Amino acid sequence: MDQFPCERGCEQCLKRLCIRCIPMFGSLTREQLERIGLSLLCRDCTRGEVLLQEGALSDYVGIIGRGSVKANKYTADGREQILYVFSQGDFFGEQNLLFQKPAFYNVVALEPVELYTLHRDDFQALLRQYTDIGIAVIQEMGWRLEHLENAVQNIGMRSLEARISAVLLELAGKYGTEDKDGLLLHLPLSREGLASYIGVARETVSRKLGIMEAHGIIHSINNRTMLIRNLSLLEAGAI
Amino acid sequence: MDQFPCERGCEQCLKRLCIRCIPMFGSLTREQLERIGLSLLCRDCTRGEVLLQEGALSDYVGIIGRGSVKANKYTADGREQILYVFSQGDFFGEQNLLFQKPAFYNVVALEPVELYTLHRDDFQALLRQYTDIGIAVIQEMGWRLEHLENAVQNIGMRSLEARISAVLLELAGKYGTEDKDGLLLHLPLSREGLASYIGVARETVSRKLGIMEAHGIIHSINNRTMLIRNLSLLEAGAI
DNA sequence: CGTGGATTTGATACGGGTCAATGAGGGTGG
DNA sequence: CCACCCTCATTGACCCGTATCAAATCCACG
Repeated sequence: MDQFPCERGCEQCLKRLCIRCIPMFGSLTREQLERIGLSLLCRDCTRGEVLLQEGALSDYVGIIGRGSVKANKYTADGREQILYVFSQGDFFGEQNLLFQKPAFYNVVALEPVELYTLHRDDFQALLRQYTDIGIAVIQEMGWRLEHLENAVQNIGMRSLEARISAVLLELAGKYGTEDKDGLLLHLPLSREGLASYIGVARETVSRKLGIMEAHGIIHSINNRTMLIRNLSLLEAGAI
Repeated sequence: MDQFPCERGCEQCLKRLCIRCIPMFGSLTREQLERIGLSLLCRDCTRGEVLLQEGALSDYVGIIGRGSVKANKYTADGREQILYVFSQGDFFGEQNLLFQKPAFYNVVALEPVELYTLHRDDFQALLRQYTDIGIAVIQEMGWRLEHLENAVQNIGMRSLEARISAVLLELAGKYGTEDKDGLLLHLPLSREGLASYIGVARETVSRKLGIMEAHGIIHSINNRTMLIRNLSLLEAGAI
């Protein structure tokens, strides 16, 4: 479920194997998957490419096959708030599709992305035909709600340190790999991105990460890579 | 859609008329509504009653027939964060029901509440039988996501004044009534509740509302009632 | 009219934002 | 292979806004 089984988005993979790895289609039969495969289009996107623009009416649901994207909004004074970081298997645009609403946020590729698109009519047909897809969509939206409910609680109440820890743990869950000294984490976001995700200033993120490093909780390898030395301390919200 | 047509939750109303007024069932036929009516139970709840406890596994979806409730969580140090204020037609508990997950937040009645409950098996059967219900659930969850996406952006980025204005406008939309001098708003929350919703200290809410009153934007009638004198100033985020 | 809880007001401290300067990488061209 | 530059990150100084603590006042209700 974590990894598409094949290396490249080959025709074969797209139509036969990988679709099952998309949580949204996880419960369908091979035959149903094959039908969906016919409707899915694959597109390669470059880093920084805007996949969906806030306010736009798109006519497809986007499903991330490979890579990661951010969903963000801008305030009137031009500051960015990152709402989600989506990666393999996540989808976006289901709302404006079902209900013809303009998109509520931008979606921007953080790295080269393989994007599968499912057009409106096909999506609606699937949704009506297979109730399991609807339930999977509800489940995914439930996760998203949970994520945001946490974010609201964290931003509103918890200390900055705890919020940074929470974001690191979230990213560690998605992008971390085991290492002999701890958990190696290749961040999809720069410091500025982290700051926009957490809702604080860049400088503050630097300061706090510095403190965490001084406490031996993390070790910064470079701007995009860190080693989480002491996961339990991070979870405990120490510092 | 805003108001149930009859005054009390009479048998007749419950089974025939009012169900259509619940957005979730808005698109169903009379016959389908009648079937749902058989599954719905009605319960009267008192102010302060806990309808759902964080961490609990409930076996029903709750739909608010009359009154309002808050959905909240508590931080480790005991401070409350209100995530939603639900009222007529809103529902809760669909997640833990579909996926057997423990509830993510508490739901507490803010006033006497008429609660309709729909038990697990019935809900699942409905969901599988009528795809429209699934779509309505997706739509409702979409609104909730939008609400939280806004909240995250507001809490993280916008000024305190703007956040207070946003909350007042939201509540005005739900609970406001036209009046000759402006919009009369009976708040479901105390100052403390507002503070927990916005994510700031009580005192700060008082101070800012005081400033708004000095600017003639609002007029406080008593702790739970205010008159919004100048809606456009509030929307503009003046002060 | 008194009592207790909620709200408002005031004084102070501190966290994090902002501005500015410095430092570290990574890519490019000589 | 090194020097340079440009971007990104870090560090420091200072200031503002909000939390916090404390006190006064208001309000609902008996």
